[in-house]
Amino acid sequence: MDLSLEQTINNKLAHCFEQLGLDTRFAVVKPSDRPDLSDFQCNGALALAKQEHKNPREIASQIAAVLEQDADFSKISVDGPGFINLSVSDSLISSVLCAMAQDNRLGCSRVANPHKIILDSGGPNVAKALHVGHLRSAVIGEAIRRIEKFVGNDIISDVHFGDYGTPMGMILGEIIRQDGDLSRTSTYNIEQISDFYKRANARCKENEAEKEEASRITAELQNGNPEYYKAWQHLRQVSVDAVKKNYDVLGAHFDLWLGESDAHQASQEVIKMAQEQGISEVDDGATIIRLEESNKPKPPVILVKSNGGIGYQVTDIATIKMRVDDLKADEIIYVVDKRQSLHFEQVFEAAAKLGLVKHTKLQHIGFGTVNGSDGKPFKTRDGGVMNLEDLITLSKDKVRESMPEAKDLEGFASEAEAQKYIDTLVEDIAIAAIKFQDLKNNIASGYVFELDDFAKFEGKTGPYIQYAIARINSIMRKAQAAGIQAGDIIITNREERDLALKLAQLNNVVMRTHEEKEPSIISDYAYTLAQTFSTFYNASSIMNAATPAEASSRLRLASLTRDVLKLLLDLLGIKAPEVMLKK
RNA sequence: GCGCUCUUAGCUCAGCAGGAUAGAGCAACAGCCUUCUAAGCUGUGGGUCGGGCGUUCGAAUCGCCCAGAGCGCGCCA
Repeated sequence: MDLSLEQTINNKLAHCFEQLGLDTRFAVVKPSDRPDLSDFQCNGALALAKQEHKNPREIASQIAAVLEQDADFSKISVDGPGFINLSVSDSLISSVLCAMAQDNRLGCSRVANPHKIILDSGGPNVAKALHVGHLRSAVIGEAIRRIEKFVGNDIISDVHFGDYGTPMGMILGEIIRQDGDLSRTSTYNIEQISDFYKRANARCKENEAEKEEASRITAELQNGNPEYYKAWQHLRQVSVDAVKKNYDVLGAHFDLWLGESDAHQASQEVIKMAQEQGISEVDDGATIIRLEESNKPKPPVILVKSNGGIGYQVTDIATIKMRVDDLKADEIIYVVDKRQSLHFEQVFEAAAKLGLVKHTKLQHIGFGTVNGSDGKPFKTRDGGVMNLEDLITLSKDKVRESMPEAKDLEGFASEAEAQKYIDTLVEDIAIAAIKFQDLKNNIASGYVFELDDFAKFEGKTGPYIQYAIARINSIMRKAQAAGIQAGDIIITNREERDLALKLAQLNNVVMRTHEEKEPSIISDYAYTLAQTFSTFYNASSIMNAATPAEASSRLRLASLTRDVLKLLLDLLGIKAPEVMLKK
């Protein structure tokens, strides 16, 4: 038997459509828009009627008549213009949930043909601390990585470090200006390097000559100047170490720590390929590939700048080549700011022109910017970008306000240990708040980041879901102490039934999230499931149930809810603490 | 100028392979802790789905036009 309720019904429907000689493409149900009328609805008769120029109600009635014979449906009706409303029997729901509870994947399916996917979702830069702009790619990327892995794909994440562009020349130039040479570079730590970059950035904005100098140094670095290269290696290493720490706190994992510089050799090959294939040309001293013959006018891809340096477009093309040739990628997914969409269109088109991606699917998942309440990209009060660490500290401070003091905590060997416990909890909750705040939004739309909202963790938030899990954990501890075991599910009231039906949606939700690469589908479901549980929790006591069988059944529902919520949070990269402490 | 995206409740957003009464959260208001963690639950109010025309039995959803907003457009990444 199929573990998904919706799929089970679809199969029954398809069988019925076949029997009636109807197009089975329309044999699909969805959770009903009218829960007062049914559990599921099928709009297939309406679509069929349009296609076949027949009366929709007549077709719907035919289908309903056949389905009537199936005892798994408790109620079937044809309503309105031709909706088929279906309610399922409690025993069907119960058997689906029991099967879920016994399955170590909670009834979730895997993809039929696993792909090798390379995920490009980092994009941090040398000398720059991670700021809120890096939050989305890290958080969304991590969720996609976990989801794709869960459905059975082989996914490898690459941070794609920004380590070979003009900022490198800017920093080196600034160090030379201040120190006279690069001899002291290897002594600098991340703060110092970051300061050099900030100063360099400011100066290059004002001073055209220094900007050109930076560009020249970059080109020399790329072309093998040993002095520059040695200094650069240090800058890169220190930056990687710093950024790794930031990603660790966020729980973002990268399998590969490659960067633009690692594509240097391949970039030369790509440039050569383009020249040999005759698709590049020299224009204004730069080597370019024109894309203008395509349906939409696009600027050309610049392979080699007029000063001999290579741009990030050729680097990205070369990276594609490496990922296809060396890593055997079937699919490459870029989780990058949507403002880069033209760039990716150019790069993808150029890669296709070069014949690099005959069997590889390239996809840019562009996300919207994190904005302030003015609708513009988020800035701090003094106008700078807010760095990630400050944001996390802010969120932690708010969480800490609702936490008890370490000295008031019982059951710990020492106050220091209690403090450590609280600190971990605070971090898990604070990070959950930040990540969920991001993941609850559609990827493509930007969102307004309300600092004030950090004062609260109510409503559609990560902590709300964590709280639901913590409550279930608490019930389960109590039930165990009282000797209550989870048993078969028997439905005795509305709240139990709603929760059961909600739980049965899991597989569909996960598969849809995978197909659409849209983690907010999971966030939304996790939230409504937690909400449905809370309603159930208030209405149906487990410890004080009317009968032992009822208590067992409710405990099963609660424990399954916990497992599903934990899985969902895990797929989003959010931790689920065992308890939620309160003052 | 060209291109892309967007406009849904006071605010922030879902919904958009057309379908039955457009949904959440926040904010507002009214209730619920001697019973499984009140970071919770229940209820109320609040919407000409930017405007217009069209396709359709049926449009927030599809097409066209208009208005407004944002973003991007060869040597930054």
